[in-house]
Amino acid sequence: MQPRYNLWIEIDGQVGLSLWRAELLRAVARHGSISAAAEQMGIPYRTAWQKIHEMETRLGQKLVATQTGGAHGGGTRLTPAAALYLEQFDRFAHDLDRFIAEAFAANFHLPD
Amino acid sequence: MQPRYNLWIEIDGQVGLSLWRAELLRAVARHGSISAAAEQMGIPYRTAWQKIHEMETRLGQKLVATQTGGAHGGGTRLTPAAALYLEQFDRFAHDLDRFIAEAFAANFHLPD
DNA sequence: AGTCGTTATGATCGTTCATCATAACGACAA
DNA sequence: TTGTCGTTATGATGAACGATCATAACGACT
Repeated sequence: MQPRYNLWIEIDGQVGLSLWRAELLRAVARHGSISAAAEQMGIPYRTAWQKIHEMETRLGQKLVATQTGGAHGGGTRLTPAAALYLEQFDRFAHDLDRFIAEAFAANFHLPD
Repeated sequence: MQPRYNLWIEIDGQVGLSLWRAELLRAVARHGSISAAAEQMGIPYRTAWQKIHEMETRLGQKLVATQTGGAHGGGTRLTPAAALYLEQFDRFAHDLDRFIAEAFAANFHLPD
């Protein structure tokens, strides 16, 4: 029995960024590739790529810079815009997480 | 472009109460019937009944007192436990809503 | 007895999300 | 120059879940 929540940014009724998607972007930044990030997130590459592509079109801004082929097959880095975007969202999410725990303890008691 | 969120109570990994479900319960209390509540929520009766039934089994507590047949076909009222439960959740949700608006304005600015 | 609006539940259908499969790319090594 | 390898990119398919349709049971009131 615990409080859970999700937080996302909506653009024209569509998800532009969410807690899960933020974690996906962090994984891409950490590993330098979408495929490695997908593996860590426990999802197929296809799904990861699709989510990122969705976000780009909805935000109207490039979030990743990709390179196909090459020595190690290529790779993917976050754009500066994406990094900034992500940093702000993370700070927001962190503040929210603390608030949720406090507010739940303060005024929620099970009748039973 | 706006922040959105959902809030729910989880029990063994399953949803026991959420913003949407809370609104459903309020509609039941207001109209005195599940069918009327379902219509207001824009969903089939079947769905409303199922969600309520789910919550009851997951919480291990009766949330509604129903009566079938009779003058106007019957009806459904909330149990005192459900009313208390709902009241607390609503207060929680209200506090959260205010916080979200503040925190978003405070530390989220679009790069662009 | 018959009607009516409700609760209760079985059965089916559609849509979306996850997964499988294939093509293109390019640095490096042989 | 040709082959290999791991990556990006995208088409095609499958499966799970939620929404919807359809039917039965109930009981006060006329």
